Amino acid sequence: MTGSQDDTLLERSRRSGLRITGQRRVILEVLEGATDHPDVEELHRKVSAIEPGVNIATVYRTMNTLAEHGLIERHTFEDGRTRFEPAPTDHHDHFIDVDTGEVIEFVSDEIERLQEDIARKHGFEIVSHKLELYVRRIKD
Amino acid sequence: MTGSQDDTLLERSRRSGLRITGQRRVILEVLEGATDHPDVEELHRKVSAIEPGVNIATVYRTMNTLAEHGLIERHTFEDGRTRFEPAPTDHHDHFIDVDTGEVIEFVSDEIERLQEDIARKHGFEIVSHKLELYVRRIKD
DNA sequence: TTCTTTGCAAACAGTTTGCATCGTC
DNA sequence: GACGATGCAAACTGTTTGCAAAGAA
Repeated sequence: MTGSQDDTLLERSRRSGLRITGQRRVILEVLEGATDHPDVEELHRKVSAIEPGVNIATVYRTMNTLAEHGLIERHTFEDGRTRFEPAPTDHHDHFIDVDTGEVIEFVSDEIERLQEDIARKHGFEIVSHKLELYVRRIKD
Repeated sequence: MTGSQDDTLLERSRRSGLRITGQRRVILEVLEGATDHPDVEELHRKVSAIEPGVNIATVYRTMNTLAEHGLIERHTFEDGRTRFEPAPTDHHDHFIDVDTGEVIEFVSDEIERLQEDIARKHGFEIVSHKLELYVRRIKD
């Protein structure tokens, strides 16, 4: 009834025909547990905490492979670093807290709709899009 | 009546207290004439065509200085490279044509308004934002 | 056994920086 | 003359790659 076990990144990777090595097992686990959108360095740090000796090049290669297979999504925010998140089934956009660097997801059907309208008015169809709101927490 | 002469990047730079060197004169000229959002390499190429011998480090430094003074705006699109545009007086967003790489500006007050709403609902105030629509021309 | 993945080090691309010199104000 | 800007080369950061060894399937 709840999210079934075989929809883990690990299982989806296996189904994509990727070989499951010890390193990948850990990387996938970390990736799945991440609530934020980690960059390669962060991932490598967390992976190393669990299993030392995993080379950062392996993390880079794994991220590229996973992205090619559509298992994760690549983001480039204003800070320049490339960040990742497990491929979302639903589309969403991002708040980026400028004070903490925290990344929060949100959805707005209204905005999605408006985007379609505007694109059409300009003679375009949307292939994909990216909306990032750089924000600050309102103190009360 | 029309846009007055002293609103050029050059004049605005002068007013910001920047020294106008030969190199900067050319860089500002190229920047002003650019309809697209050039990256440093592009700028350097165009600048070199007009006046050879300008070092690319100078272009980098000038871009940073101009950005600090709010005279140009820095963008990071999905391709990773940092790109620039003369600081727009009006805020606008971008279409990126996925086939040609062309960048087109647009505005939508409605979307701006919706963004404010959503941020407020989440307890945030917007510091800045970025909306990029990756699009394809509709053939007819 | 085959074909993929890994570690390591070297190579890259984009960008920044230290320093002596030069040029604008 | 003072101080900001430039050229050049070296340094740095993030990312990729060649190759031989290790390991999944």
